[in-house]
Amino acid sequence: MKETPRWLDPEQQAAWDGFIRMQEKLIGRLSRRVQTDSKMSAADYIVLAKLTEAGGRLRFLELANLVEWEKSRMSHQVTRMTKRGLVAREDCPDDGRGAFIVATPAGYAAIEAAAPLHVEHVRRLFIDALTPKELSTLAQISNRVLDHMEKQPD
Amino acid sequence: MKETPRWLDPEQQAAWDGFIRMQEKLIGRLSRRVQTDSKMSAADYIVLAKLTEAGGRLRFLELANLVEWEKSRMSHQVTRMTKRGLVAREDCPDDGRGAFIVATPAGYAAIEAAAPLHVEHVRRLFIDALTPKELSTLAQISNRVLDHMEKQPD
DNA sequence: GACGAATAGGTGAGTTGTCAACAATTTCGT
DNA sequence: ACGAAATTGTTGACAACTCACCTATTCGTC
Repeated sequence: MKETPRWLDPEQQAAWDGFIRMQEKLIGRLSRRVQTDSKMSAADYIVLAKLTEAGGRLRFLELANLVEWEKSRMSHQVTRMTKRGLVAREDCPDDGRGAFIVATPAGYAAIEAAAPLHVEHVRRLFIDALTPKELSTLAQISNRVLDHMEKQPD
Repeated sequence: MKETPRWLDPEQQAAWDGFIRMQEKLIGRLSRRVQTDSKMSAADYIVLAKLTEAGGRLRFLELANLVEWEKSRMSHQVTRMTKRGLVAREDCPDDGRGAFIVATPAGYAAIEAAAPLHVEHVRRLFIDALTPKELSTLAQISNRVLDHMEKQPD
């Protein structure tokens, strides 16, 4: 015999639906902007951003973790970016299985060129819509959800 | 001569990074769950959910708007879902260009089967991490950002 | 009522993402 | 020190998404 499902109450439903819509629209618009004004994909952008923020050199899985991607996605992405000359793979002396991903000079040049405009769009579409208080609440919410998920099974 | 870019301040940066990470991780996990426990894709799920919530019959672009997708994405999606027997296209008597998308009985059966488990995961991974107050703030934030984006150019 | 612009939607080619299986280490228990 | 299990990363086949362009209709206006 089946349980009757515990649906979300109206406030929960509204929060969830709103979040999903907002996220879909915002990410979609920003991705298209990055693509059209920098000629690189949003994926290229975030990978390069995290990589260069971290000093231009990271272990493969550390990089994957920073952007919350699965390793297979990252592996394909790195392959593509390597072909485009944005990053390179190097192998890790300490661990024979490991790999470092390093940003090439062209990679640095590419985010440095793309970043100002991208930040402008983030500000225009997102930051400007919110008060500082709302922003800090959102930061808190995000971290809570992230922490919570780490403790949960898949 | 170029402006020096207006970077985000540390709080804005933290809010933005946190949001992106949270969203990536949460959506990723939920998508995989839907896929593995219902044998349909997350895209199938949300399209069917919105469509059946709306009475099982919507104009093509209305549906696309509800989920904040571009028409091309939705068109391909509908084609795939049609092949899977989840929805059907019907043409619109009032407007010769138009199309209605309707959920088939198999479509209804599919979300009805998938929904309880999905809701459980949404609750477990997301809702449970937050207080009611945080949830309502998030709803407010999402709507603010959505409204704000409507007024902005691409 | 005809003609240009806007709207609704579809399509194909190329890019990106997913899943499952795999190889090559490294780690750990005994 | 030896084998089992875990970790690190890759690959191939396939599914989904994007971009640019295309068709058919409707709308507006003269």
